[in-house]
Amino acid sequence: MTKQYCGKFYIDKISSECNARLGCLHTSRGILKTPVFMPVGTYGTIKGIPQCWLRKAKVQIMLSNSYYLYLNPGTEIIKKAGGIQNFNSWKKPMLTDSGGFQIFSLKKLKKVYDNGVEFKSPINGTKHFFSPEKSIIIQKDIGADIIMCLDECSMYPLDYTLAKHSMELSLRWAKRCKIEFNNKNNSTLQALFGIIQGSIYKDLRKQSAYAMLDIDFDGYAIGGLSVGEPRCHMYSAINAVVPILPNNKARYLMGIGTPEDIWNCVELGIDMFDCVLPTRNGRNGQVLTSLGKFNIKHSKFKNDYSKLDPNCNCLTCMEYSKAYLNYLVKVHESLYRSLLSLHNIYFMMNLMTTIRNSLQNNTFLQAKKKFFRYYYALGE
RNA sequence: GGGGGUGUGGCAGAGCGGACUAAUGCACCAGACUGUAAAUCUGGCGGGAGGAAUCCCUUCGGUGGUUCAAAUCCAUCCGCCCCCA
Repeated sequence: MTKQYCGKFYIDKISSECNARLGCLHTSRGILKTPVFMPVGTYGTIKGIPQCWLRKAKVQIMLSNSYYLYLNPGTEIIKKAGGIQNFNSWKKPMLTDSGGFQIFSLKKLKKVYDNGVEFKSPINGTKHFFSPEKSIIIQKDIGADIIMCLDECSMYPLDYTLAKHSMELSLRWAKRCKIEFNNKNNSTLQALFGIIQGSIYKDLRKQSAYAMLDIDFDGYAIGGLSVGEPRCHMYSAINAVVPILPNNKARYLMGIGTPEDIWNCVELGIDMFDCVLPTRNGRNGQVLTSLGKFNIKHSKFKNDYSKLDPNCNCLTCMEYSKAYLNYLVKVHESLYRSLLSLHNIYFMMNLMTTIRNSLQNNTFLQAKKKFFRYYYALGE
């Protein structure tokens, strides 16, 4: 892969029925087929799942977090190892988040200034200042293929004036990120994505999108959604932005989502997704299946020797029954957390394959309808 | 034979005259989780009625007392434990 292709997005097909698109995103470690789902490995590892399992699940790209990797083990260790993909032995494409989400999630452990954000480490309370430039330098050191601008992932609800200020702050930071990204030593083959903010306000979202386009990024993310707002606001924010975005750049909806959200947002024209849901919920016992979701800890599975999902061929489904997994939960054997996380990741990968195939065959809406006919079969 | 201790909800274990259907933990039953402070968190957990505040009935080994009031005090019976002989 030469630098000129890095971060480039090519459309294979645009749906005749909706805004959905089939495409591929070039990165220095491979080409991603989109729409793509990225499992989240905050600390450079998908919790409880070895990389070989992920490869088998046909995971295309792993997301990780620059703030946490910076705290531990620190960028020097990662650099010495030859970058994160060498360090964690993943070898395939990775994306790092900038630390912007921690402005949202760490609530009281942060202070936002015009110049950047001061975090208090949740590990030991030490203070760390992240300027936009520093976030980019850290992400360069970590060495993921796609890196993100530092943004302020805003709260919900947020009144219009505050949302405007927040969006403008993210915009100023985005400009500084781009400058730093283009700065010397830019020998790494990385792509930089800008993040569109503006809370639930369509005009702010549009302003943000236009301004991000002016800066010119390799791809455009939509951030600050699914932070507690009603779904209709999320969809309308996406709808406000998508028509503005160029066809030849990848669109990444950050932090989404559920199978429902993914179908709907692909339909609206999104190419990339990430979400902790399949792994976090898997660790908490929730299983995603083609016939709906359920929690394996319920005693009704005690005597159920069937597999989690009759339509799944993951390692978990090939080898273990619901009864056995329920038993592992009851005896607190942590293996179930790995097995369920793996299954849920398989489910998401299968979901994305189904979506891509349907786009290839021009049957997207039909496939979506069929998916939900079965997905709601358990009577959610 | 002598002396001492103990018995509390499915289990462990607080409480030792009124605020006790009885702390807490486990177990059990639900629910939540969307760029991971998450191997997490929240609720319920004697029975019945109600949407709910709430109301009725039944509970701290058994029985009988004392008291306005008893898981808590007394008597007695039953069970278990420890020490001495």
